[in-house]
Amino acid sequence: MKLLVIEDEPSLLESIIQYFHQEKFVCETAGSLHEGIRKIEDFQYDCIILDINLPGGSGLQLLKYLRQNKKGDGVIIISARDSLDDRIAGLDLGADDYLTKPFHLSELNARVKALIRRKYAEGSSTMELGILKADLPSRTIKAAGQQISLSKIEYDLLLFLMTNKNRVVSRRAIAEHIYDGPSEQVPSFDFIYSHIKNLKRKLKEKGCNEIIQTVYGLGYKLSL
Amino acid sequence: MKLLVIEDEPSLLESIIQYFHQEKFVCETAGSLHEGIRKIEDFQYDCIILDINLPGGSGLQLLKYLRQNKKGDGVIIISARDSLDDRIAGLDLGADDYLTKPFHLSELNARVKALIRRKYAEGSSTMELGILKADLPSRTIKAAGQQISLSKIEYDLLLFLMTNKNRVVSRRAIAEHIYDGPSEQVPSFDFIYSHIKNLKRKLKEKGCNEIIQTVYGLGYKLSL
DNA sequence: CCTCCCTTCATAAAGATTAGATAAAATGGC
DNA sequence: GCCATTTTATCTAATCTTTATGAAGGGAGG
Repeated sequence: MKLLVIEDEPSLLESIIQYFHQEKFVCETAGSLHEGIRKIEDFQYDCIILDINLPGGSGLQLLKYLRQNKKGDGVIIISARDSLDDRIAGLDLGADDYLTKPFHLSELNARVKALIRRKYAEGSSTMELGILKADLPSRTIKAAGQQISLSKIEYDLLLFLMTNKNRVVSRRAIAEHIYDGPSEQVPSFDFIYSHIKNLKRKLKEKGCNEIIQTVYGLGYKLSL
Repeated sequence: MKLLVIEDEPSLLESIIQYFHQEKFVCETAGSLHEGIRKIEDFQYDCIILDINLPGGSGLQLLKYLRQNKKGDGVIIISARDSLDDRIAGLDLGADDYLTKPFHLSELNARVKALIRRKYAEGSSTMELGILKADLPSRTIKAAGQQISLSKIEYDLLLFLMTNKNRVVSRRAIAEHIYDGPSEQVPSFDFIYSHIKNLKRKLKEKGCNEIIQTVYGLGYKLSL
């Protein structure tokens, strides 16, 4: 089990780490917002313990980042302010639990364990859609149990279609999603053709024909 | 349980051996510093009973060797001098316990038992993953029973991949883990290429091909 | 001094992405 | 049904990015 603790107060950080080391967790730390974001870019943690007050910005921004990038890491917020506002903001942004300082480490431990139990009980770090099963942490997708070898764009594309199953998505929407922003940077949407083609081919190889359908004049639709 | 007794006084050596034989230990002996070092190069002992005054140099040198080579053998120092200086020097150099001559063998026995209990209570000191087996205390890894000769970084790298099996780890994550801190200190991530290459080669030599996979654009993954 | 290990660098190779040309398919009007 | 137009597919090759490789320099430790 892998933990990321984002906390700027060294003594608290140290005691948390020490405690969870004893609990056989692999622990990583971050002392600032940006360090935290760098780490979650690289890794999928089983649980993130996040302080709200951080040098460089609010921990809520990190939550926002996680949600925007559809990362499935579990998050427990710790904060000295136990105002209702923060709690609501945090939970709205997808935090899984909330703890106000000061707290006993055993209490934190119980929450982490509970979170991990929940997380893997319902398999929220994967996305299953009929015959397709995406594993977000490892950015892999299986079709009927078989691993599909996908490039970066192909993976993004397929996952985007999956999150929009049974809905038609335009090439522009696809391009903007893949490029993670408005369309200024995208010179032409034609390249989508190629990626769709390759994706269709790879799915066909695994016996998944016809699950990506072309809707003339509008875009593509993944239907199951 | 395997014991190494390093002591130059034959009568004391003999009685210690005899005692621990009765206690069902496997005992080896060394009468000098260099003999002792030769033996710990070849073996991992559960406990080393080390006299400080030795022909060929101080037992403290052996402790130094152990620590420099990250050997995990437990060490109990015995010495006629019970000066505070020696005790401190010994414990500073990583000895686990200290006993001044003369002592009762039952007392030594109790300390050895306690040390071994501590040592193995700390949790699994090995990590097994399919064909790979890492021994954390001695920082060695075997593939299919064959020892792989690894440099420090190679060991860290492989162990890191093992703790993240079936997950993709980025080069940045690897670098930060190896350097044990944020990336400021790491001049460039390129050196990972070299280490991955060497690691792959060494694994291949032992017949473990393809267990480290590169994931284009994301990093590396150890899969079993 | 020698050896081993780490790191960097330059260059090669592999892989992924995009542009462009052309073919095929769909649509709508006749 | 047939044609013109629009939209999508397919293919090739150019471009760009990422990774592999080998050689060389630097440093620590024996």
